[in-house]
Amino acid sequence: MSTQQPLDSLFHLAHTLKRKIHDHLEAMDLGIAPMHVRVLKIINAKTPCTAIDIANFLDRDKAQVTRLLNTLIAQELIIKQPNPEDKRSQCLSITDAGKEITGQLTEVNKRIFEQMAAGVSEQQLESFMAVTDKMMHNLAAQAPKS
Amino acid sequence: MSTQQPLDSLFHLAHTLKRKIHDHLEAMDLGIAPMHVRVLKIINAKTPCTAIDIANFLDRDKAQVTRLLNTLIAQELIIKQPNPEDKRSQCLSITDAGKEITGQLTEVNKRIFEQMAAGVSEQQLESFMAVTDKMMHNLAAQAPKS
DNA sequence: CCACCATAGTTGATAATATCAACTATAATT
DNA sequence: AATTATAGTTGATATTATCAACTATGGTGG
Repeated sequence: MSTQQPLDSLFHLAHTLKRKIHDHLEAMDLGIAPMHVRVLKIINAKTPCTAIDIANFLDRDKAQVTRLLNTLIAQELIIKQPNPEDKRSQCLSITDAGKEITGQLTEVNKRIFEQMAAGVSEQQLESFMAVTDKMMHNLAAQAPKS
Repeated sequence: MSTQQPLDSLFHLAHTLKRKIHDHLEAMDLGIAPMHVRVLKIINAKTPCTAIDIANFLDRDKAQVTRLLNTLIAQELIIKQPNPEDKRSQCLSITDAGKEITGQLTEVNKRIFEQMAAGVSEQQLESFMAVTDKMMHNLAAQAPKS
């Protein structure tokens, strides 16, 4: 049982990371979960930003995005404004409180990453991230269109 | 938005993998989900195996394990027998049907892995897996005990 | 033996993540 | 104008996950 299947190792790592982030969020007593953090960071980085942008970026159903956004709006971390160029669409932007929180959370992520990457050489780390991205690309490539 | 945060890349990859496995399971019309596959593979590999073994191995709450096992038992992919050495405990073993399915699923995982790893050199892959394991170890290390 | 604590597993409640189908409203195309 | 596509919402539901409380059994110290 020492060396697992490679897929299992990835799942295990992702699960541990998610739980770690979740624990930090609990401790910070924000009313949000790990996925909200990812959404916040996207909105913080991209202007303008719509719900569809987030759904595409995260590769999630837009129904889930709607609900994640609702929580963030309720917490007043983001605001939703009509898009003047398209009445179907809503522009998302981050509030000052949201910026503050996002800054803290970016720090948290950074610390977790540093703990995770301790003792991994710069070169190994670069290779690791390049391989991760290549794998994503490989899996996305062959996705059926229908 | 081209280069994401490293944590995000990992989450993205794990999510895509999980969905891919889920789609295969749907197509095979088994009544099980990705986590059931992981449990099946553990039981298939380890004898004897108890619920606690699985909970420890997957680092999951034992309540979740109980429910995953219930599904697998209902599908007759595994059986649960009293442990003669400990009346609290139950020994899990895989049925012939379970072995058959597990074989197929191992093949599926292998194909997904091959697609994912296409064009990644042997050396890069080895480094990737070593780094994944090291990261897991790093994160596990500092877990608070209380 | 008995009181005490630990362990294996179950159950209920609930949170977090995720998707699908159906729907409204608006935009774009033919 | 009719059709089709897109943005977003809502309801239903599956999956993954955890916590607390519980039963039953096992081990340990007095």
